[in-house]
Amino acid sequence: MNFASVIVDVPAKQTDKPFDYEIPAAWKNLIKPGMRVVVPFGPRKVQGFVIDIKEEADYPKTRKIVEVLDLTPSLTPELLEVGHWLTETTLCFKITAFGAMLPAAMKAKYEKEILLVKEEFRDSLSQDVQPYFINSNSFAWSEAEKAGILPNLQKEIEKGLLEVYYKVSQKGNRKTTRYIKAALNQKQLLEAAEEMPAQARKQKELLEFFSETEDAAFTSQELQAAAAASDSTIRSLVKKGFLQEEWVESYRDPYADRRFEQTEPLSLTEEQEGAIKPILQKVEDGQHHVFLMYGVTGSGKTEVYLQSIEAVLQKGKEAIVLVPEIALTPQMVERFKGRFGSLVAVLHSGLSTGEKYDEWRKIQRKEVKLVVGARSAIFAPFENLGMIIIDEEHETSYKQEENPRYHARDAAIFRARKHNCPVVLGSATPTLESFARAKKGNYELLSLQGRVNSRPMPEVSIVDMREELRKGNRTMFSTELLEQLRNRVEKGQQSVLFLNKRGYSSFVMCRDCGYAIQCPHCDISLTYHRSGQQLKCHYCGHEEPMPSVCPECSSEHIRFFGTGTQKVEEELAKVLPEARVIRMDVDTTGRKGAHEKLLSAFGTGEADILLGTQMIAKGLDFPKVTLVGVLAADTMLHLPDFRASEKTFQLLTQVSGRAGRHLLSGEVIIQTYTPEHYSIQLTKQHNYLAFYEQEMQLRKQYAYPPFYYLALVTVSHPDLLGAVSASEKIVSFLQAQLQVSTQILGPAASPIPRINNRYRYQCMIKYKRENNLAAALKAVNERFQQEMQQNGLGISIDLNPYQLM
DNA sequence: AGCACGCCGACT
DNA sequence: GTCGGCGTGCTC
Repeated sequence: MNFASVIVDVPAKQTDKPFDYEIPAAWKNLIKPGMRVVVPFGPRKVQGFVIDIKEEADYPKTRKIVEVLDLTPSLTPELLEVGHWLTETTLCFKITAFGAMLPAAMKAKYEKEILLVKEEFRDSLSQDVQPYFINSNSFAWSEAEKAGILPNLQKEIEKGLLEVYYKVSQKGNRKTTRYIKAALNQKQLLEAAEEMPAQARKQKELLEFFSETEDAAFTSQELQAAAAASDSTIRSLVKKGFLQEEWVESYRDPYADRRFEQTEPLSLTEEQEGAIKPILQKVEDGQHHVFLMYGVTGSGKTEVYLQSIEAVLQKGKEAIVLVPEIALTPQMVERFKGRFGSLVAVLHSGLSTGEKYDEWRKIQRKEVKLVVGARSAIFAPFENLGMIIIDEEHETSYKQEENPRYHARDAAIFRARKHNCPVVLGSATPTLESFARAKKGNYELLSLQGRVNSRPMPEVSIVDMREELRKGNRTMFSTELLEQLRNRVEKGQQSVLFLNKRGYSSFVMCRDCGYAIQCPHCDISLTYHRSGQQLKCHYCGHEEPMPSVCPECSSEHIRFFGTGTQKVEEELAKVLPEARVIRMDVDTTGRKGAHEKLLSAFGTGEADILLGTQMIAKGLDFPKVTLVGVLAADTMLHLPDFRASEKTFQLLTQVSGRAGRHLLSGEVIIQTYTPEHYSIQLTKQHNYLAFYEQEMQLRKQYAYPPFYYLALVTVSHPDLLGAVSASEKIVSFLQAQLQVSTQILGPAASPIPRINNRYRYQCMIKYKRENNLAAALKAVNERFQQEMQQNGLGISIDLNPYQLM
């Protein structure tokens, strides 16, 4: 086993293959697949992943591995497999897939340095560069560039006095703590203490201290406190060999200063029992299976998760729980930490790079048994997985919108298959894809339709904003909402106001009849383009002029839509000056911890109204909230996205669930210009099943998922013409490669037609069964390879896209 | 991605 | 004659 196949950290088509390296004799039995190494690559050094160890190299002129970065492989054999699967299913580079499975801190940082070849060359350096090497024998390339002395250095390099060195370092550092312990036994220590010269009073005392303790290790701070020992005393005793130092890895614990109240398993309702039984059975049997737990808000899904995990841990196995952007729900972390204490690692975007790395290390070192985290936590390096849970399965944040464009649900199922363990998908509003699979029997449906505390679902009323306008109310608050808000303030109860900011973009709607202009071929809203006063469809490229009157009712009040939280806050202050308002949006939650602060302020009753966007829709649970208002339910409904109705229904249901979760019953007011729309009407009725049926019909009619699969090819180019012609060529190429039954739409301008001065066109592929697809798309990449290198053509491929932009 | 090699125009 | 433009191709 003399050679290693390495995937190098150079994300490019030409380097997306293993390179063989010789393993230096000293590391022969040390290097294993999954380890990160540093290898020479051309003139520089790069990081790479060992994917294979072999007796012979496939290449005659191998070079040697220069550094080993891991003692234990950072990618387990199974995760290496997951990596290969990722490249195949998302068409990304191998290195991109591997990189995505590790915390950012482990990504290499590359630095160029200029090194003095030999100490004695220092005096031979020319006058202009010598000053830079007076105190050191290296000098950062970037500094040299700034100082403008590169040409001078070049000359010295040619003379052989200096050399260019490529340094590979890590972003995050392991945090270690120094512990001091005795190097001898207690008797020997006592003897040593007696032989200490009289002037070494402190050393003598410290030795005596150690001779009285058994086999304990202390940090220097502890010694300072316990024995008044200074660091210099410790050091000289270490030097004399009486004491020894020990470096132990320590963790930055983001939750160190927080106490989690220990909780006990609650007794389950009959429904919960019914749901947990089949899960426990699969855990017991060690069998792969996918469950879809469809449970209304407040039905106690989390308790089912907790008790299932309990069973997994009892079998000595590990579990992964995915939650959407967990930073937003400290309440969720609390529930897991409360039940499983220090067995839990938490991975989410609110942690620093170092903190994330530490949590990851805890998993790798098997110090935790459970990880709760956002999307990428699906790659937690557990080796004995017993269950994977995906909470709020419908959340779109489970799909990564950059390479590798994977969906955590797919990765979960792939891993669970390998580990023979169950996957539990939970949601009050499952995606149509998952629910359809459950109906077909691919997944097992578990249903929780009652709320744990038997509270009725909140009363939802829909306010027709067209009516308000007719009555002369031009503010963004309907009479009813305003009245109810005032009522809550008076009663000392709290309200949540939800503004859907997404879709601020520009769909066009009639303020009188609520008619939104749609594409005749795609059943999605057209987008308004100021340039040329045109309406465009981003799917098929259809175009039409912006009408001056509503095509439906001939009203002149037709215009495009959008508003922001700040404006709402101002208006609220005008109409309801007595209310104390907390506003939560990107502006007010920018700083780390600001989020939690605002939420806890609201929780302790420092405000009457919580006003916010998306981020307040999830997982909040405040007993005193009895009113939820949705200011404009339509904004999302008319996004150019075939999932718009689904997302609207999910969001409205989600938001409604924030009201009346405890003793006080709740009420929801939804303001809309399209009250008759089924996704709004069915929210009022709390009827997911009806929504599912209706939406499925439309999906079938327009050939969208789950009836068809989608693939999105986005072409970008510095010139408009280049983008157009390349995308046209791609479309015709694909038409030749793929089956007749596969639909290829476009090319059409991307919803964001120009980013960074690059024009973007896209085409969408709809297919049912297409074995050729991956091969055809790979072929596209290959065929346009030269153009991609030469004229700055870019091709991005998203299989099963979520965001169609 | 970097970087070197290599082949054509404007300069000491 | 050379410096330097960036097209081309390679990196185990």
